[in-house]
Amino acid sequence: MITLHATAADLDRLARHLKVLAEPNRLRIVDLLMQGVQCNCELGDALNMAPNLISHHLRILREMGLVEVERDAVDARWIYYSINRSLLAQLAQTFGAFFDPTRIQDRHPACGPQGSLVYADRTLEAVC
Amino acid sequence: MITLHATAADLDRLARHLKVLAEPNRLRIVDLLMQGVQCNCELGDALNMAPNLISHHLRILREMGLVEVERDAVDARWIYYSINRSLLAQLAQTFGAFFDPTRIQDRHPACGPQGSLVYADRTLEAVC
DNA sequence: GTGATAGTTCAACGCTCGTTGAACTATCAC
DNA sequence: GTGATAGTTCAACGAGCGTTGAACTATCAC
Repeated sequence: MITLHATAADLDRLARHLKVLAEPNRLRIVDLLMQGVQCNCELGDALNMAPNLISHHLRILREMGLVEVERDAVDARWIYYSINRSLLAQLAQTFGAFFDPTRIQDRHPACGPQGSLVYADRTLEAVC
Repeated sequence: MITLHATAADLDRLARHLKVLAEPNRLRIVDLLMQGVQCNCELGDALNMAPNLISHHLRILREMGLVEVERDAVDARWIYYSINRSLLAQLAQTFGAFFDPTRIQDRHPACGPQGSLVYADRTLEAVC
């Protein structure tokens, strides 16, 4: 997953996942599903949102892989949604690794007077 | 911070932070700052972005509290940016707690045939 | 087959926000 | 004071996307 030096593809993937989760109503849906499996109408009632809007958001979460679907065995009209535990764990790990404070390096600026002082042997390399 | 049952204010705060970080160029800026203190032009060169756009994104990161500013002691035109380590740690903890897989509960749906079966004593409570 | 129910899809609107270009501010060297 | 430099702010444009309302699909009971 994310190493000390994240690749561009890793960053883009993380940004895409963060964007999905950054929408307040989707985050609320995820929070509710963390509390247990629920159907569209239950989510809608809890969040005061219309069924089609719930469907819309759930679709985005499903496309991301974070939410899974199961139809009722007795009556297929009922659809239950749940969190994909393994992807959630992966996401938590990715985020934790990327935003790990111990990853902050001591490197000083290569530009400006302070930059020139600290990296005297890199002055020629400093473009700005 | 985030407890097992996140409050609405907690969710909104988390969503706001996620939204800041979800923008790909801002995430790239954060990644670069994780590798060490840098100035506007260094970030701009690395990401092929104009100074004003870098300023714009840095402002948003500063307003969130994640990025800190220091002017060069010799020449105040030079401004160095760095990551606020304590806020980063807080963010990582918040995210990790919210998206902790062990937080997923076993609750079954209160709606539909499966819901009625599992929670026979809650049937009257099921609205949908 | 008809009507009800649970949920999905479609399309349009309006809001948000990233980007671009211009202008501005502060600092420095001469 | 002038010109250069590092960075910031402002305003406008257009892309993206959440929401709304309507229509649709699938399933069920009778």
